[in-house]
Amino acid sequence: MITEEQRIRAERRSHMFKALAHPMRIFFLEKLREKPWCVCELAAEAGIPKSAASKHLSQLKEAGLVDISKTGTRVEYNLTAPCVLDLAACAEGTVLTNRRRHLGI
Amino acid sequence: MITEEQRIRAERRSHMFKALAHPMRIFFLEKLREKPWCVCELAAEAGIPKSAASKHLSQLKEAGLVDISKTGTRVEYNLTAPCVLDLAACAEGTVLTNRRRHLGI
DNA sequence: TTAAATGTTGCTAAATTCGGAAACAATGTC
DNA sequence: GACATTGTTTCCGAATTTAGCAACATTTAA
Repeated sequence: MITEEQRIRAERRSHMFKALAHPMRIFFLEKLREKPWCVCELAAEAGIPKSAASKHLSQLKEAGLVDISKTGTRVEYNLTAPCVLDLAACAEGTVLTNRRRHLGI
Repeated sequence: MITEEQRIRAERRSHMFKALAHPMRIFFLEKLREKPWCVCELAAEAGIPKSAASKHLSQLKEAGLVDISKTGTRVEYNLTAPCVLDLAACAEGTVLTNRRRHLGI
């Protein structure tokens, strides 16, 4: 049987992965690796309305992956957990290697 | 503007995170860290019908995170990318740290 | 052959997420 | 004050995901 602790733990971990489970949010995180960006800049870069960008960034913030600093009306988002992107790269590499192996080296 | 390469890359990565974005699938991966398990065992451990377990495991396999080996009617699932679980640990740590900081250190 | 055990797939309803437009709030500028 | 800029929130329809049950396929055992 699954214990309460295990349930909480899995819940907590999957929560962050939910935040990462969208191409646009991955794109934003990669941009934020370079430097901080504001909402309208990221929206322009991605070619989507700022409301959509704001919502995606809000999810990332809620998950603790990014942080903000306001100056005037401008809201700058910056990366707080670079390790996530590093490990994402590792995971992707493993998956790709595995897929190649599965197809016959 | 967003390049085609960036789009593909973000798509590929978010796909992997989608597979991780469910408590039950996280739970399964943690179990698979110990040893290989078959579908009905994991279903019993989690207290869900085997059809649901099969579908979750199928998603993990499709993402390249697990692998199978059949013997008779039994299908054993095993972990292919242990570093993914490190990613989960990092994610959890980030969430907790951020939450504490957000509440005022 | 019949039955049991194991997995997968189809189906439908419920829940969740997503996208875009508009309304709204807050700040800075003229 | 009037207006522009920047972000957030709300609303709603569309798309996706999920859960549970039944049906089905495959292999093993009696």
